[in-house]
Amino acid sequence: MKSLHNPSPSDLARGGALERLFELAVLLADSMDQGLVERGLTRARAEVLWRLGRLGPMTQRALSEELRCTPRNVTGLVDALERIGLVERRPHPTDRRATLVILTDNGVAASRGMQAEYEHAARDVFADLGADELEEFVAAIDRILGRLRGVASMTDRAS
Amino acid sequence: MKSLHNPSPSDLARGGALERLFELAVLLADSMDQGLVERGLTRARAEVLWRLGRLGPMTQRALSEELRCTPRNVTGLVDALERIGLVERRPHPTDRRATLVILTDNGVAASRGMQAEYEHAARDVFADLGADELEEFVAAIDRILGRLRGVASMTDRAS
DNA sequence: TATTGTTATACTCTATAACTATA
DNA sequence: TATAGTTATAGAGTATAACAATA
Repeated sequence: MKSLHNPSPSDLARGGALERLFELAVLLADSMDQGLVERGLTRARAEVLWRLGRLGPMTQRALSEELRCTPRNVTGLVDALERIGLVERRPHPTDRRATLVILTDNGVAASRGMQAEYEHAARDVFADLGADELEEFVAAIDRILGRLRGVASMTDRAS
Repeated sequence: MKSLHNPSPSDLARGGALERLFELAVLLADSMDQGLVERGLTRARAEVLWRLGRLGPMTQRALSEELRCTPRNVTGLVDALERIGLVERRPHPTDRRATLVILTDNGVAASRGMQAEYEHAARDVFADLGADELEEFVAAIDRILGRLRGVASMTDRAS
C-alpha cells in the first residue's frame, strides 16, 4: 500500500503533477466526447472529419497515414461516415486504384461546428488564466513536449 | 479552410495551448501504453490492477463504480486477468451474491511494477522544470481543473 | 423487491492476412 | 513487382437486456 523507498519532496510534487495531468486529459476527453455524441459521432469518426476539414479531400491511403491506422480501419470509418451522409467517395482523377474522400455539405457543416466548438472550449478551459500565466503554462508544456518527443523518437524506431 | 471570424491574439494563444495539451495527452498515453504492452496488459486491464493495488480487494460491483463502467464489463476484465493469473475471485465472506477480486502474488508484482514505472515517468516528464516552474504549472492546472470540474458537474447530472 | 454477477447480443475500434484491380 | 482498397477473420472494450441466486 506504500512504496518502500522514501520519495523526495520533489518526487511527490512531480507525482502530483502527473496525476493532475491525467485527470485533465480525462476531463478534456470526456467533455469532447460529450459534444461528439450529441452529433452522432465517435472520436475516431470525428478525427476523420477534422482532418478532411483541415487538409481537404484525401485518398484513403493518405487518411490512414494521417490517422496512423491501417487502411482497413479507414475503410470502416469512411463506410460509417458515408452511411450517415457526411463524406463521399470519389474516383481519383488519375489513379484508378485510389479513392478520394471528400466532405459533403453536411460534412462541411459538421466539421465547421467542431472547429467552433474547439475554439469555444479553448476559451473556456483557459478562461481563468491571465496572458502571463498562459504564456508560462505553454512554455512549461513545450519543454515537457520536447522531452517526451525525444524519448519517443529513441524508442519508437520500431515503427 | 479558415474561420470566418477574426480570432483575437489571446484566442490564438488559447487555441495553441489546447492543441499542445492534446498532444501532451497523446504522448503520455502512448508512452504508458508501451510499458503496458510489454507486460501483456491493456489500458483497461491495467486500470483494474491499479485500483486493486491502491484500494485492496474489492467486489466487482465496487470495481464497476471505481472504473465507471458496467458490471458486465468488469466481468470481462476480471475474466481476462484471472486467465493470465494476475487476480483471483474469492467468495465474499458475508454476502453470497458478491465476489471479491484480489491480486495474486503475480498481480501484486505487476501492480508494484506499474507504480514504480509511474514514479519514474513522473521524474522523467518534469525533469526539465525547476521547483518554481513545477509549482506554477501545477497551480495553472489546478485552476483549469477547477473550472472543468465545475462545467462537468453542471452537465453531467444525467449520471 | 432490490442487488450481484452472469449469459446473450450487439456495436465500435483496431489489427493481420489474403485478394483484386491497377500502376 | 508494388500499391490502393477490399473481404475475411479476430480480439478488445463497451453497452443494454434478461436472468439466477441471494439479500
